[in-house]
Amino acid sequence: MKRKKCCPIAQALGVLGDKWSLIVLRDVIFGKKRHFNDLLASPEKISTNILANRLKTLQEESLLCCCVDAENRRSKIYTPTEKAQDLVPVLVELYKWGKKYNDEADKVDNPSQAEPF
Amino acid sequence: MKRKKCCPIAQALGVLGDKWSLIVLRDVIFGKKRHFNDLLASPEKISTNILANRLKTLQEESLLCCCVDAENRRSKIYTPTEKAQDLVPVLVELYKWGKKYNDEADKVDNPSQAEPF
DNA sequence: TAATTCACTTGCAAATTGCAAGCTATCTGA
DNA sequence: TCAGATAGCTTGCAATTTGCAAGTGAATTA
Repeated sequence: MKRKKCCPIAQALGVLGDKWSLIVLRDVIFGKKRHFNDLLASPEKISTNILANRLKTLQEESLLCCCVDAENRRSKIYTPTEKAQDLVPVLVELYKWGKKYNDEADKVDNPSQAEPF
Repeated sequence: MKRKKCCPIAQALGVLGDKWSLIVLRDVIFGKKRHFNDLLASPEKISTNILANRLKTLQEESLLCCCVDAENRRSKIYTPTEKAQDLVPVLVELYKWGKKYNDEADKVDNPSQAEPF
């Protein structure tokens, strides 16, 4: 995927268009997770090598910054940049869409959970 | 990536979290492209096997529907469903984010294009 | 009826993903 | 002080996905 001189949507997807980047950002932004092991513990079960790789590329893309925890020097703290915070509207719209259409799927699979008329 | 009983963002990314799905939807929704060859012609250069695969999965996910062109029976017409149209806010937010941060990158790479001051 | 077009399909190499195990530096408890 | 435990990775390898090029078959046009 080319990053330059193309549609902004394609540019955005060049950074975010994979299974894991937005999951990691969701956890850092909304879940306020700051440590490698916190991020590993998400229900989506990212594996360690993939997480390490995403943390690296998200830093290269200036979406996360990383510093050593002053109180525990073996621990690193990952924090979202402003560029990452600016993805909140994207995540919110994805959330709304996912909720709308998965709730519908749940109703089909389990009609007892459907709203009564 | 599990699809059930997880965060709506993860559910959405289970369908859309790859390099190409949202590009195809962008072209169908905003570009009003309706034919295989129209979609192939996008500047991102999707290859034929990947496009065929995405069209198949997007139909399975009820994001596109497909019918034979009555006026040219070798041609198929792909149209976005309401579920796909509901992704417009996601695409708009991705567009805004991509534009904001790629324009900044352009300024760094080519300062002559930067806004004065 | 021969060439062209449309929407794919196939083959194969390269890249990415996912799982399990291991590794290194730091820290904690006895 | 020193044997675990812990945090954050790295490595190896198999499986899946991607990407390129070439080919296919039905419908259409010249």
